[in-house]
Amino acid sequence: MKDLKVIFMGTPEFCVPILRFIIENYSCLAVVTQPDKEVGRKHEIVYSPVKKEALRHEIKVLQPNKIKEEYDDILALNPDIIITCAYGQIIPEVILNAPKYGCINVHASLLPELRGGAPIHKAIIYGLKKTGITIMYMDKGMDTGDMISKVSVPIEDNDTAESLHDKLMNVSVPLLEKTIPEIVKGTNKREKQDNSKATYAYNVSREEEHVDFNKNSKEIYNQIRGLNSWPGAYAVLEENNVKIWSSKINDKVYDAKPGTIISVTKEGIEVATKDGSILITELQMPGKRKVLVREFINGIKKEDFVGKVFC
RNA sequence: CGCGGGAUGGAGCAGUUCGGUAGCUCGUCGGGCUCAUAACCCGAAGGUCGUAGGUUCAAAUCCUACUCCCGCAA
Repeated sequence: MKDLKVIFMGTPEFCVPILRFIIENYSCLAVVTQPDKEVGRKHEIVYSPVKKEALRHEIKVLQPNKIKEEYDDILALNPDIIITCAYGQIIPEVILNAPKYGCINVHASLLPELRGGAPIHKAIIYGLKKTGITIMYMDKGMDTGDMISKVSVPIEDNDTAESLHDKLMNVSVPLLEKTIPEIVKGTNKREKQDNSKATYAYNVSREEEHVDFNKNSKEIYNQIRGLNSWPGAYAVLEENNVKIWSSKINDKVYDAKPGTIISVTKEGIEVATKDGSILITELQMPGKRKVLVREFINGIKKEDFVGKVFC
């Protein structure tokens, strides 16, 4: 197994453990990751987590701007298998067809559900009770290839995108550890996806980060925890974008316009929704850092906030 | 050189316009009340006001440079 020649393609933190596993157990020829991006206010150049990990192990790093056009270096390495996970670009068929064991992808959902770039966030936002990891052969479509193996993970009511991210990350390596030898031996399963059951999890848009209090409490609660700890849900209060990081569903129902602040206590900021109310327990004002409401109320006049309306 | 906000006891903030005794809400510690308490009452400790210079009799406050944090936009 140690001589299996692998190229790994991935970008975010989520797939770093997979890269680490490949480096430790196989012959990692190279890592392909997204180009360095200028990030933040100062245009600092930030390496992707995968690139950092690869550099730490002195693995060759390739960063094509458009892998659709710049694939010769990858083919020249003549890998036995290409393993991808959250790479971020569509991989051309000329690459998919090159390795003898093919190109496999580790996707963070139970396909054919949640095809796309944000399966972890959307699993929570949509209120699913379980999700998982699917290892699949890649084809030219987006997460449409034949499935090889899966592992299911339950979603708890208090899971956030972050906690679920970590849970899925932790089960992805054991699944890969089991699946790769099967692929090499040729004993793996190969199951077609039922396209009629496909759902999609496109990247989170700015609009999807905005909390609409005209929705039900449960939907809002799922949205807030599904966007924690990145990128965060927000609502507008007097032209300020207020990030809402954590909330609780409140049983009380008020006769108030959705979005209206009912009360402000150390328990949280009670806000009316379509079918009841929720309690905001952690928030962030623009220019400030994330704070628990319990801390936030020490520096404000509570009565100034009651009656104001989030929109 | 993309736009903007911020840094003040352990936490969240006010004070900066117009220089002149370090303030609020919490937390912590001690004491009290209470069957009891996360509630209430009394008291205490805790801050070179982000850093470095400058102006001034006097700087949290005015001037200059820098560091770090954050929202938006990419």
